[in-house]
Amino acid sequence: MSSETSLASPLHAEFAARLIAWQRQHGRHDLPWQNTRDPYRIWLSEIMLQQTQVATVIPYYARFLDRFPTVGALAAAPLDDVMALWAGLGYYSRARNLHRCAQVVADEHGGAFPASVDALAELPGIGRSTAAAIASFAFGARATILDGNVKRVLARVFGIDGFPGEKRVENAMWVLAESLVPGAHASDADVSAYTQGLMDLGATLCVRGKPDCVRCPFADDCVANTTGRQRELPASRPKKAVPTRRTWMLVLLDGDAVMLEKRPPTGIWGGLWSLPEAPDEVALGVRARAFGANGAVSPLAPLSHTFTHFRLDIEPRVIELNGKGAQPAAVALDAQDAQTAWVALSGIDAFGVPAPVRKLLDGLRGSLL
DNA sequence: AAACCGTGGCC
DNA sequence: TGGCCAAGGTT
Repeated sequence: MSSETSLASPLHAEFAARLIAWQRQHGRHDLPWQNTRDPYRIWLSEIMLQQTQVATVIPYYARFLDRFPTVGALAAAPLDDVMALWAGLGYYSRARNLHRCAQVVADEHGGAFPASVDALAELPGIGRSTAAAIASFAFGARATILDGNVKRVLARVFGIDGFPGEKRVENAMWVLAESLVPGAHASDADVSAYTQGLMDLGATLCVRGKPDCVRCPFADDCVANTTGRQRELPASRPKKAVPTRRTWMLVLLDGDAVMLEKRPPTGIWGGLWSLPEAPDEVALGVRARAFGANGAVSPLAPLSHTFTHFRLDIEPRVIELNGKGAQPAAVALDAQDAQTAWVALSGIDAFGVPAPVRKLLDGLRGSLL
């Protein structure tokens, strides 16, 4: 146990027990995905909660469970339906991996999620931390998560310098987190309370901006609290200049219908339905004529959308077809490989559309009423 | 190892 | 207003 000895501190031996006691008294106990050991529900919530806040996830989680009550139902659904239900949540590779994972569980695991961390982590969209969350909540496994909450708590309590997104720092945090998990005497309920406690402490008390150290069970031991370094820990992400991209979007209208185009499965907004795009005004005109549109082009107000790593300036251009143009070849909505579709403005909910495009079309619908 | 991948809330 | 980032994983 030399690796644990090297990490030993007065707090180490008590960390798990103190956290579990705190969680039982002050943690969250009524989130929609709690109070169940159903791996499907736990898995679904964990995937949705990746890089996404609780309040944002709640309505999506309810809609998914309602539409797909079991992993088999999700596996049997068309990917397009999953994408449509996911639209607005972001990070759409999660939705594609969610669908693939459901199919692997259904086809290769007899419809039951595997119980070990290692087997879970082999499934699409499930990494080391998410596997530990599922395994601890559903199966009582003594494994640690390492999400943003845990990184913040560990950096402060144990005084760990360096940006946690950096590999070297993250590896050190994994080692520390592993050394803190409850011992073999811990019950399944203890394990659940521990994992939940890590999240609850970071999300409700050891928050980024103004941590509530007075109520923290580790206040007396916390390096950040006892040295007044709450604002410095964890170290913030190194700043980088965000590049700007510009795109022209074609709003091709035929009565109350607009033409959508399916995006490639990878890249930004992968697999979603969006407006046809072109890299400049001229190219957009060429595309419009290819769709049979020869009418007047009217610009809409440009809009800007900021992603994590770049800014997108959108130049929308409207052309009214009024039934005079040729319809695009692929319009069958039930065709698996359809790349374009005419969609009533009132019916875009059935398609997975990027959030800013959705807003644009909602505004257009309002102005046409 | 670092870049890529969304969106909304917060201040 | 804009910078910052949230229950990360994949390539």
